[in-house]
Amino acid sequence: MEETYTEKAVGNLAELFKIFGDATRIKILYAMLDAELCVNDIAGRLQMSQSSVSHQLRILKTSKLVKSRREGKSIFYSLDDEHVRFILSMGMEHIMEGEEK
Amino acid sequence: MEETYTEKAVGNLAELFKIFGDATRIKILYAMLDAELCVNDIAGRLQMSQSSVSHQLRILKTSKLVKSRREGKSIFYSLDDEHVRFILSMGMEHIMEGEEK
DNA sequence: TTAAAATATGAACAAATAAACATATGTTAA
DNA sequence: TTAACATATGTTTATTTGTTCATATTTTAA
Repeated sequence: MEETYTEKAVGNLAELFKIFGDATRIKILYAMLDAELCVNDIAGRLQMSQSSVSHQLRILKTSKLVKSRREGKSIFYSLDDEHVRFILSMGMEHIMEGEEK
Repeated sequence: MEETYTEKAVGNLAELFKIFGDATRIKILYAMLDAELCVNDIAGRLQMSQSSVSHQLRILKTSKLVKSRREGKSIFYSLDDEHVRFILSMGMEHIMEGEEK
């Protein structure tokens, strides 16, 4: 019973959470909670440059937090699976609980 | 319906996930999943320096992921609440799901 | 109170990374 | 094919951060 995980799994897990550990990406994810959005939509809403948003979307997509779909000139992004929602809400609950104390 | 969150909440949430975004801290948290541990225990198990573990434990404690209890010369650390377990397991599920594809 | 054990803290350094800027790629319509 | 729109990709820079080393606290036992 040395370890219940592999070195690789721990590394991947840390990498995953690192993705959530940036306010810009959290905002992007929140924006997509109930709507599919294209890059320009996001850049407009969050007052960010197109380049910056695109860079972050690539990171989000690589780690499977977000998926994309092309429609003409635009590419629509949305949350990839339900884990993303759960992780976000668990995190938010933890934050809020801390506020009360 | 501009935003469903405050700037501050997003910042706090990102800070929280940033804590999970480090392999060393993940290992420390995993080690405490089913046992209260003191600094030296952790340092020994994870082959880390005492100083490094202590620094990380302070970070974990500050963000309320871990709590401590003194017993003589030792200080025992354990997970602070259930959210920590949920967040870890959701993350792990996401990782595992990605493996299958 | 002095020594030893356990833990914490401060400073310095190297590695990781987000944003900005410039440019490239891909898609549609004329 | 060409122009214009939408998105992606390099590169550089400034900031953040984990570890190490040295040192400081705190607690217990002699």
